[in-house]
Amino acid sequence: MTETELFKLNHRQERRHQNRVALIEATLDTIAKKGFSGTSVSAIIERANLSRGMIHLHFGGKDNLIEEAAHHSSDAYFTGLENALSRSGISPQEQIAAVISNDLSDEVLNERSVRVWYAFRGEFRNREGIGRYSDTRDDRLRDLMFTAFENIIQQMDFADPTVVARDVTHGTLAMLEGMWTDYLLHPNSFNRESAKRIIFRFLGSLFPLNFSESGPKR
Amino acid sequence: MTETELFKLNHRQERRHQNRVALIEATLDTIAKKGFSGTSVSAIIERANLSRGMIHLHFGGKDNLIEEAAHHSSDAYFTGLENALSRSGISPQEQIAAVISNDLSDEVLNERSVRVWYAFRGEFRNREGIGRYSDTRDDRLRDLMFTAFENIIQQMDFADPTVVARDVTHGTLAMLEGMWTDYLLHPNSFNRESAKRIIFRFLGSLFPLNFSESGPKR
DNA sequence: ATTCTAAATGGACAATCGTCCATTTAGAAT
DNA sequence: ATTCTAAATGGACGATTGTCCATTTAGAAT
Repeated sequence: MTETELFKLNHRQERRHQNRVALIEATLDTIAKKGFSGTSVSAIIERANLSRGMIHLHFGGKDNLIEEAAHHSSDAYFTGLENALSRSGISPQEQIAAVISNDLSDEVLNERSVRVWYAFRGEFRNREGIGRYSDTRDDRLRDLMFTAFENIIQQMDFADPTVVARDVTHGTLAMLEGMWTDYLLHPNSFNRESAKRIIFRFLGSLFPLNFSESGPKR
Repeated sequence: MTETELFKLNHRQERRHQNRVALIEATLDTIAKKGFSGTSVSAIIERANLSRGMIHLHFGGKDNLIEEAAHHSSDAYFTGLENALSRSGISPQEQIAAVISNDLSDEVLNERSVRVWYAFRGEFRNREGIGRYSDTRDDRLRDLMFTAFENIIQQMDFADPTVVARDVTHGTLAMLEGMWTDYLLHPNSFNRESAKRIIFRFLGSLFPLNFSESGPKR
């Protein structure tokens, strides 16, 4: 077996991998459509158009499949976020704006993903495997935002810049979370532009040199 | 039958009512402890120490019981909120502060209620009965807050006071929502005082005459 | 004391759950 | 062409689900 052949999948391996992915996607579709309690093995394999035994064969059981699906969702979010950040400018306010725009983009914020996300959160305590992946606001994102706000605050004269940076990071992420909830509960009346304007209005009030209600400055 | 007897329950009716309430409480306990998918009829009646047939007898089925439990949860929230508002001062900033404090109080924000709330939200699309009760931020609350912010804003010179009032209402409620999510995901590291300070910091920046980072003024 | 009946019980029931494996299928290796 | 075998199939399995009702229980009415 040559070195290139190591990485080239034959027909069998290719289809195997496709089926694996199809099961994960079917699981997420089913969770979005029927909720966690409606996501049975039968419902998943029917949607994937595969046979009953596949779940046990590929994942060893339904619980593991669901954990993989949660992992998949989480990965998709962070991959998208990293792309958005790499496409954004490098000023702190541009980085922060990139996170906000990404979280409110229709790639991240759509009916399927929001329902899936909330379904996982409603169950994460009881399925150990889900917990690890149910928090978008993890340390990577927090640190990035904290550093950006710290840079902005250093140019100003706050009594306790570290506390302010921490508070504003926390508050901004909380607001984004709340916008997701709003979208979940009222997907039809929700307005992305309005949500963005609201967040920037708050930030513009705190940091008038860096943000206005229409976005980051400079 | 005299008029007073109409309202006095005899032993049988009293116990019947107690059992009804016990089933609702047991349902909420089970949802908080085991999640929606773990909330079976068997789990509920075991926790309530009642017999299997009770659910069908009192509610006509499991789905109706869960709907009643959602209703019960929602009612408890709004009753608490009305009490908090009646105990608060009458200035707009005090009313707003009362909503914030209530939402972050340990009566409203505790592990049981937050888990129950998120479990309902994760399923509300698929169980028609739940939808009606899964939104704390309903019109009553929105209107109250909007009016309070409108009063505050009238004293200042904003270009478009109505839009600002709507935005700030939306943003403040979103932030509260986000704080709930934060509590759900990190109940141990969550700090109520810090959460309150963060929200007041944002409001103080927008309305320095009415709020400071430590709360409402006047 | 006896009768009446609303309330509660707990098991029977079919349906569905998730797991597992004997069998079939079809691409890879010879 | 034939053999080999990894992958996929789909039904069997016991466990558990929610519903329902014949029976029992115990307070109310007489």
